Amino acid sequence: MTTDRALILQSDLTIVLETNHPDFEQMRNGLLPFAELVKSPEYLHTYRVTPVSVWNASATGLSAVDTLSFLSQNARYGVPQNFEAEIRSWFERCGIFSLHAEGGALTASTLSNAGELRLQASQPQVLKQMLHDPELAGLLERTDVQGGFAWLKPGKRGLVKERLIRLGYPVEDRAGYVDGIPLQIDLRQEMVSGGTFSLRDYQTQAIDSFYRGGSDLGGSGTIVLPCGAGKTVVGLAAMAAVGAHTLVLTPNTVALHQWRSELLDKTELTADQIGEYSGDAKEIRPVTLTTYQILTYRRRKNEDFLHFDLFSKGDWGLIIYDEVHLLPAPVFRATAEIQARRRLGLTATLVREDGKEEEVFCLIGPKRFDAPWKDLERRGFIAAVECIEVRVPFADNDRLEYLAAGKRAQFRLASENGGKLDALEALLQRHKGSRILIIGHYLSQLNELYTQLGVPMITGKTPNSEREELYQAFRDGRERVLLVSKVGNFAIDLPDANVAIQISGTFGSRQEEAQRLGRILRPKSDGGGAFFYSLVTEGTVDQDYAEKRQRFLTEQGYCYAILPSDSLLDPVVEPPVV
DNA sequence: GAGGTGGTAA
DNA sequence: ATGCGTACCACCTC
Repeated sequence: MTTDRALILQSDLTIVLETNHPDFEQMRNGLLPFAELVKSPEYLHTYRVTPVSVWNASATGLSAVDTLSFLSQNARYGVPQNFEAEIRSWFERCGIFSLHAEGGALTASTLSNAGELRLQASQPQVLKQMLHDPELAGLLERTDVQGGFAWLKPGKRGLVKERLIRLGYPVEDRAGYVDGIPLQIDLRQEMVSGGTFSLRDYQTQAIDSFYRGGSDLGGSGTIVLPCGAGKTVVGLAAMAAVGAHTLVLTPNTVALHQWRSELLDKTELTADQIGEYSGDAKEIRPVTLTTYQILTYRRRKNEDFLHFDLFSKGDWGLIIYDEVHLLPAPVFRATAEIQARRRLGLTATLVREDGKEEEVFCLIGPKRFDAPWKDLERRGFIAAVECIEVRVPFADNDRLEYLAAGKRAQFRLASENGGKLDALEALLQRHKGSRILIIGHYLSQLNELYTQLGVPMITGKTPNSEREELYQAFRDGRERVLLVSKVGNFAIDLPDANVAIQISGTFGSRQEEAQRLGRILRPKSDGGGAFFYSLVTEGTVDQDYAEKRQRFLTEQGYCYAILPSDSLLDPVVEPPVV
């Protein structure tokens, strides 16, 4: 007996996939490059094909023919006629508009001159049509409608591309990039920290797809890789490929220092070639590491950014945006204004509750590479994680207070449920000897645990030097348990943490949940697995929000086991071997 | 400490 | 149904 084909294509450009179909994983990986997941309840996942998702597909080298043959081979009821027509037309649209530098190569001085960038339409009537959009028209200096040409006002390269993609026409940006000051960056084969170093196949693939051998087809784009899969290494390899002065933007200074140690460990660059431009230091060197915060620092709203000229102070050949899902934020996005330089965006969690994740592709460049988390887990590149939601009941009087409270207060009361302490202690007992991170949202709750448990704590108030000292102690094994606030959400690299316990979170933030799980994904030296616990107050809004937070990870194939907290105290439960 | 920024909700 | 300014809690630079 043959199984039904897995995909159901609907004429509204959605695709339905049954999660218990034998080909589920293969289908998911096949869809991922050209469709976005819109809904993922337990049994039926819905994907949608959009102009942006097709643009991403086209940027990774996929064609309409590839896409349609995959679909027709796996569609249970065939490919609806309009489905095929739309996909064809969207792929065609990707080639209609292109952007060129007038009179050859782009130089730094070209950037300020009007009319130096030419928008070209292979179908002049489409340009004519688009010119009816006043916003687009306002970005153009002059037009030649018959010829299908338009010349941009200075500094509008990014905005023109963003507007046209909104109108459904991605622009192939072939204006090229300023090369920047050359700098030889070689990757080491022997790491300073010991052991040999080489790129993994998916890292090489990601870089090839980003750089395209230096042709004007590549050079800007977004690479999505799970936490712990070596995103920084991909950044280093991009720097080596481009071979020029580089600016790296990170979310905070701890991440900045990690970039520096990775650079020193895995490239031939020396300490004097690497500069730190942060709250503490204002160095500008061939490779300069900085933060989104300082670039957009200003005394008052609506005033100028005081450090923004860092972009023009160096002749950068590459700008790397670490944790690029932060970029669509209203102020941080200003750091993407610089369109004439090669740009690489890196992230593990391209999800935002405000739905602006797609803007990353307009601001930086299309998605060049994306790896399913479970694929890398299967190949042993990231640790296998067991996710467990622990349901903690309320004490009777707490429940009464909860029931009387308003919605917002309810969330806080349930998050800070005192009963979580007992569950936490039971978990610490259960994983005695493991490296455990306890992550929470509310400072009051963390402070309470700090006094109760007597383990070190890191919050926003902790000075950077002290943070790094504690992280180091944790790495060395001198400290085995660490309490962290939201500072722990990003980019901290704790190689041998194998247990993370979340005691509270930010409402329904999928991004946060995934970043927190990411803290324990780096493969363990003993090849062992990891545990992610989420402590949730039973039968409250805490439980509802927890379910929402888990969605990104469940889409990636993670599965949360549910455990009543009283079973943690049960002595017959075998402690997991770690 | 002041005053800015981010993410999220309602 | 959706967009937009506001509230809340935490973090960053000076």
